[in-house]
Amino acid sequence: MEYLESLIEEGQITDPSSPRGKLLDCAARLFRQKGYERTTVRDIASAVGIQSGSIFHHFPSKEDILKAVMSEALVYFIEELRAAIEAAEGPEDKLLACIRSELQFTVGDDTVAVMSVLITEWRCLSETHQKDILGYRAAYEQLWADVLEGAKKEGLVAGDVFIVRRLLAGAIHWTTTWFQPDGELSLDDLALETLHLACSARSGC
Amino acid sequence: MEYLESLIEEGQITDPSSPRGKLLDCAARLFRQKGYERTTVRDIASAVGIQSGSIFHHFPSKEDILKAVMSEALVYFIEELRAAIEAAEGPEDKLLACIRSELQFTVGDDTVAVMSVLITEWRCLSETHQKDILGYRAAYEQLWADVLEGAKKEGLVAGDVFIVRRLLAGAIHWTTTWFQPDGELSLDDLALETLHLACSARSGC
Amino acid sequence: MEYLESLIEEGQITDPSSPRGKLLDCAARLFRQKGYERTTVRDIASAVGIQSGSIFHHFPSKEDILKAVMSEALVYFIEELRAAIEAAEGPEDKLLACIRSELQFTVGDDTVAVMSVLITEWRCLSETHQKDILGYRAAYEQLWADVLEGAKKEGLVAGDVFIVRRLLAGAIHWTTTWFQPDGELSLDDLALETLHLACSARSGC
Amino acid sequence: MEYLESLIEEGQITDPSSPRGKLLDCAARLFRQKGYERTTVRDIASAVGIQSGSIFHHFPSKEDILKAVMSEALVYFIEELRAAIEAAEGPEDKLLACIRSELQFTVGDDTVAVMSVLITEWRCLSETHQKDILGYRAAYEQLWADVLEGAKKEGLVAGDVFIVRRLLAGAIHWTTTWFQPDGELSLDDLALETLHLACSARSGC
DNA sequence: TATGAATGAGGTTTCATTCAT
DNA sequence: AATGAATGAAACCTCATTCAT
Repeated sequence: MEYLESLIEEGQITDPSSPRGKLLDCAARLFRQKGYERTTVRDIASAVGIQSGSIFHHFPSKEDILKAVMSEALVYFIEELRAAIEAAEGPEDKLLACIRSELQFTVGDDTVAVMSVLITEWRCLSETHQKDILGYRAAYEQLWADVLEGAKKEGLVAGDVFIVRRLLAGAIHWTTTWFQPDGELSLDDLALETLHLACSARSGC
Repeated sequence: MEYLESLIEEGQITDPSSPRGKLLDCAARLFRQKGYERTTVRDIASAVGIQSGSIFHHFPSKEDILKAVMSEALVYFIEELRAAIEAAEGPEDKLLACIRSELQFTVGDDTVAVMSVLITEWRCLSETHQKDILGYRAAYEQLWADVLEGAKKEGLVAGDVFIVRRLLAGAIHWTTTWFQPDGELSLDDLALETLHLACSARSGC
Repeated sequence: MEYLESLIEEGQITDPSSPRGKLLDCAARLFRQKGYERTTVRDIASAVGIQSGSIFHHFPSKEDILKAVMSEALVYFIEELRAAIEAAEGPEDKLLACIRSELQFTVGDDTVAVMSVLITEWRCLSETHQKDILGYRAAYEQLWADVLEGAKKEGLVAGDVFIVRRLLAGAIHWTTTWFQPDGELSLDDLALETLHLACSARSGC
Repeated sequence: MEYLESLIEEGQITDPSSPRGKLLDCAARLFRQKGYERTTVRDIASAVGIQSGSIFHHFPSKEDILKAVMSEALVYFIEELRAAIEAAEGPEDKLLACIRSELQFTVGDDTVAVMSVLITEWRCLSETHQKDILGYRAAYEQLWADVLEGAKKEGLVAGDVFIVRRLLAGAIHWTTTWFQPDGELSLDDLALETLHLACSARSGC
């Protein structure tokens, strides 16, 4: 995780132990729990333990908090995903790494809040802010695209990789609504199950 | 579609040409477009062409509009799904009917708005109202569960049908973010693609 | 009570069995129970068993209902008081008749509602309407004034009759908050008790 | 009046020079003048010289303003009445002190508004809030009850002290509708007049 | 006369944001 | 940086009143 520190140093990710970092953390949790609109600036302030007016020394507006939560999440996810792909060998392993990573983002304790916000609160961002974030999303998806392309060349997946990615994305994101991290099904099992889904399209029943 | 009229007569679904029906229709579209919280009562009223105060002759509160959108959607989806399952013959066909129906709800012109609201605005309902709707959700899922169970007995799907249903649900719901009804990929093709996903879990790569 | 019928015939009091009369009756009860402001036109309509719009075939506005409740109450009280005074013989008996009558208006089943409204909802009337009613109030008070004047001439009451009347009025009106018609203390006993109050001012302890 | 400051320090009464204190003061005056329901939050705000939204930094709701007006009035009245009773010597003097104090609350410039609100706007409080205030009312009445009991033992008042208190309360409260502090009748005279009323019940005419 | 959907002004309350301290 | 009182626009909702049927 050494890249995390370098991202912090570069200012792309806020140090979680800093006031701003704590604020982002609390905000993400509240956004996930109650939704962006139903979370008030006062809610966030009181979760952090400051007054509502003080929020605006850290962020120019409430929406900027949401934007920061999303962009920092994406920056982190991109690095994490890149590292996981690099660490894996061979197309199948790399695809499994992608699936496992995204599942981890989606249901893992540390990241579930921000991932959830990323998926569900997109509409709350003004169009301008959406465009600002879109670049990160594209970079993230490119990592997936390359891996899927590699898997297709090996014959692991059939059909349109764009569609396969979309179906997989939906299946994975939706786990946030039902997967129990401490249930019978482990995250690794779920990743394998999802890999099978990916590999079998078009292979027939 | 004769059951639609009987549902209207029973009062379970509002006649779309009635004032209340138009109101529900506009509200659903706006909820989908802007989200429930960002849609104001005035937005809805002006979309319908009435004054904001008049809304409250039809619904006691804004939240009740959301609730009605959801419950009427579910009532309709249940009947539609039941009919599609009955019309299909054999486990594979029945499963395809389920997938095709849910895809149709998710991206079809008439239903995309309410389906989307059902998926994304659940949290905006008070707990009391959530409980009121939960019964419908359970009935809908039972139809899927029976079909998946039948498919499993035939060896069409492997693994836990609960998990398969969840993965499929995610994949299907997510189509709302990317599927273009007038694009190259037809809805029937997408349904088949999704069926292959469902049938191949555990069958290995 | 033969004058009641003649008052109805003259149009000064509404026949209680007519739609308008029932409306006034229900309104008075609701005004007493919830206060004029908190009573909605719909409340009144539903108590009567009609639709809210129909109210306005009987009264031009909500405030006119209040005004009618008050003026009809006063017309009735004036006649009732006049009759009671006439029926009594001698200054003391006449004073007791006044006290007894006003107590009866204040706590009696038939009149408690309108009397209460008369006392507590005065401010809800526009100044114009207040002036319209003031004539009745003056006529009512004149009956008291004459009786008190007679009692003073006989030495029954001492001091300023204006003040005595005010103190008595307060004492009597306030019974609405505590007197239980079916309690140990009878209305006649209470009337006597109040008479003693009236007769003893200035007589020293 | 040293206890006033200690009540402020204890937080039971708001400092009248503080923003919250001014707000309570203005609200009480408006409630008396127009009634609670007819007084809008905007009215209060503009009387204080702030924006309507700012009200809600001081009170969670309009009803809480009314509640605060009432409870602070009662806290003050209780202390004032207790002090007046203590300062008086002998049963007759103590009873006169009670009467004089309550008259003072009812018509005195500083207290007329809150006393009036206490009497006339009770119904506007939700049941929950009514219960919260009831304890204060009971404490206040206990002071009266003790004094009246003492007066009865001395033979000063005859009959049921409960009834005597009620008749007196009515007579005193009602002065708000007619007594002119700068008229011919002084408050002390009125207090004596009222004392005679109290002492003579049952003593006959 | 009665209906009941519609009106629209106005009510209380919320809340992101500002700013003097 | 932090405070917290104040802002003021805008939200949901109420309700007396109107009017076509």
